[in-house]
Amino acid sequence: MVAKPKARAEPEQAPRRVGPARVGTGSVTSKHSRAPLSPLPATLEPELATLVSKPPAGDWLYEIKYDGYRMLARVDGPDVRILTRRGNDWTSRFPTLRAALMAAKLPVGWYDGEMVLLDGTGMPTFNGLQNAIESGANADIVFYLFDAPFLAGHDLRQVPVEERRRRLQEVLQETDRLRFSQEIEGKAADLLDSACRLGLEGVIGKRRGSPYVHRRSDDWIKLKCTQRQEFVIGGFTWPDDSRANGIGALLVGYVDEGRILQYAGKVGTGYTGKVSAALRQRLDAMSMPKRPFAGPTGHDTHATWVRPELVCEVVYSEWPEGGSLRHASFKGLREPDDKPAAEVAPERPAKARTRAVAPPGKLRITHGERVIDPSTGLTKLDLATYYAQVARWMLPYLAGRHAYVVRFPTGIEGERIFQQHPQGMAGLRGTDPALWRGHEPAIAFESAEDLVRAAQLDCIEIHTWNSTANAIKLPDRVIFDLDPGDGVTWARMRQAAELVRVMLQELGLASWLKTSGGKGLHIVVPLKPELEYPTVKSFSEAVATHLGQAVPQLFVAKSGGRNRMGRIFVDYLRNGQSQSTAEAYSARARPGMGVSMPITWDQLAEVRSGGHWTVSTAIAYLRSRKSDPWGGYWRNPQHLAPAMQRLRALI
DNA sequence: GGGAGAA
DNA sequence: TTCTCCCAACGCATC
DNA sequence: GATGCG
Ligand SMILES: [Mn+2]
Ligand SMILES: [Mn+2]
Repeated sequence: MVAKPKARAEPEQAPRRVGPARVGTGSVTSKHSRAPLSPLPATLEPELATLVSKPPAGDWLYEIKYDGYRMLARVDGPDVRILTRRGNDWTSRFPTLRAALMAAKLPVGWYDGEMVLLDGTGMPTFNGLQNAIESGANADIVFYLFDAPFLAGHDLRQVPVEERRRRLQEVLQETDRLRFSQEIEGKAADLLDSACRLGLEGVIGKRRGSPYVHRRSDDWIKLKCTQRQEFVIGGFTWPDDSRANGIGALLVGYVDEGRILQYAGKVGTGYTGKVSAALRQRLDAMSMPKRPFAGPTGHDTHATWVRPELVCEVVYSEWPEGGSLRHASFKGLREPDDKPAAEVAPERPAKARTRAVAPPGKLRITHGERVIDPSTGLTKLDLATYYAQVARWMLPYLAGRHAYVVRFPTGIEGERIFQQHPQGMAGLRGTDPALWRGHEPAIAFESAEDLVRAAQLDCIEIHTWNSTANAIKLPDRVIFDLDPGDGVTWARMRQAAELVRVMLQELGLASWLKTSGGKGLHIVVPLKPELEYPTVKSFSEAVATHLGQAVPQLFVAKSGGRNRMGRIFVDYLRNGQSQSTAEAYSARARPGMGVSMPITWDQLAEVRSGGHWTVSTAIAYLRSRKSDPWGGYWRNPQHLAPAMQRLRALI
């Protein structure tokens, strides 16, 4: 035990929260309250605190909010490991701390705490810790322990937090490097006040009686003194004077709900010459030509852009809605492997957000964290999750249909592989080889799993034929792919789509509309599979040609050339044998990752581009819809022959 | 990224 | 089980 | 033959 006999009024009388199945035991919870024996898990996700703006009611215990890195120590006899909150092993970075943990002879367990660097005044500093980690000189690092979800062979996760802390304090021999994060007593409001006056970052509150859970929980809260948050660095400006090295200001942002990098403001102070130079060196190596932020920063002309991978900590006085950060000051870098840039979302005092990201089944996605669209930070896992979730809408359009996939093994900026056959790739389902002898099996999608497996193979786009396996030579649809040439406004695209619709109506054909996910629109006419490809294609060519002749200022029927400048190519070539078009709900490999979204004709007025919906936004939109935008599509396969008659008459 | 083949 | 090596992934229209 | 496009 520590020398001081702390007069810690144990909260024995604290009202326990009523647990569902704990009613009938009758016995007073003793020191050795029920805690199952348990082997020590290999990994542990820490409980995270929710940011709140004022102390809530209820029975809380408060601790100082230390300004450092959340760390976990896994102690299993001589096997001592130090892990970040994401489970990265940082043991080798903290040899002195490892030694301290070894020397402490702690029981087998998982220990949860915050690692900080104390400056001369005993105040923890984040910048200092950053420097210490990078230089390996971490003599002054202190590990404040505050919890022990596993201890001495027991699983304490269901044990109330105050009891876990009591047991932790019991086994912990405090040293200079290893300390117990004391409870601070007093009224919450006063505690926060005095913490702020002392220059601390804030206080942490924990609800008495609460268990240890592996997620952000509202049983743990943080109250902050200053506005302080992590941002992604997306660029920087040069210093005013002629200092060759260093940084004028950092341009920082955050990832919004749509996973788009939004600009937040510039950070002009807080780094000294040395830090600034080192930062500059690091950023230079990450430079890229394109602005990573979705919108303009106001400093675009003097900015050097960088890949949005570095995360920094910033304090600021104010962040007005729709405006940029005021008095922003740099506090240090976050290590990128500890918190990927894609996860840096604005954290505002609020109720804990519910994380409802359905993982794509139990199929394995390797390198799920890999960014496939640098403009948004969208990852491979995002893509796989998108396809897992969109499957219920997409699969009907894929059923029985030959598909092509477009793969991007290194993301949308890298090599593009247009793949027409499974070619022995186990992740791609092939059509029955017996079905069509002499032909290589085609790619088919029959389930959500097929879609997710394809995503694992970096298949971003899924294109399909106009016919299905049961009548592979007879198209069951005809498509008019409207491709805007350079300089075509969206208003003219709308106009063009309406004109095509009207022309088809005059031919007696009902049509359905979708965004392409890229720049254009797709107009689809479902057909009875009764005519062969060349017939259907020549019909579509005649329609395109007619449009080009009737409204030459808007339409062209020939691809290529610069005759497309300012006009819309009516791409009828999609209607040939073995040709393909991006299928409904397919993602597209373009910056922003649009998806091809079926819409009603009425919606056309509201849609702003072919990429109006994206991998990030489509699922929420689809869930919010009550009716199928393509209601009636499957119930209206149409005869083409009468339309061909009418078209001949028209010409 | 993953198959085949080797260790 | 884990490692290394090696290797594939279109057809059509247009210029 | 190269290039652009799904
Ligand atoms: Mn198109
Ligand atoms: Mn096209």
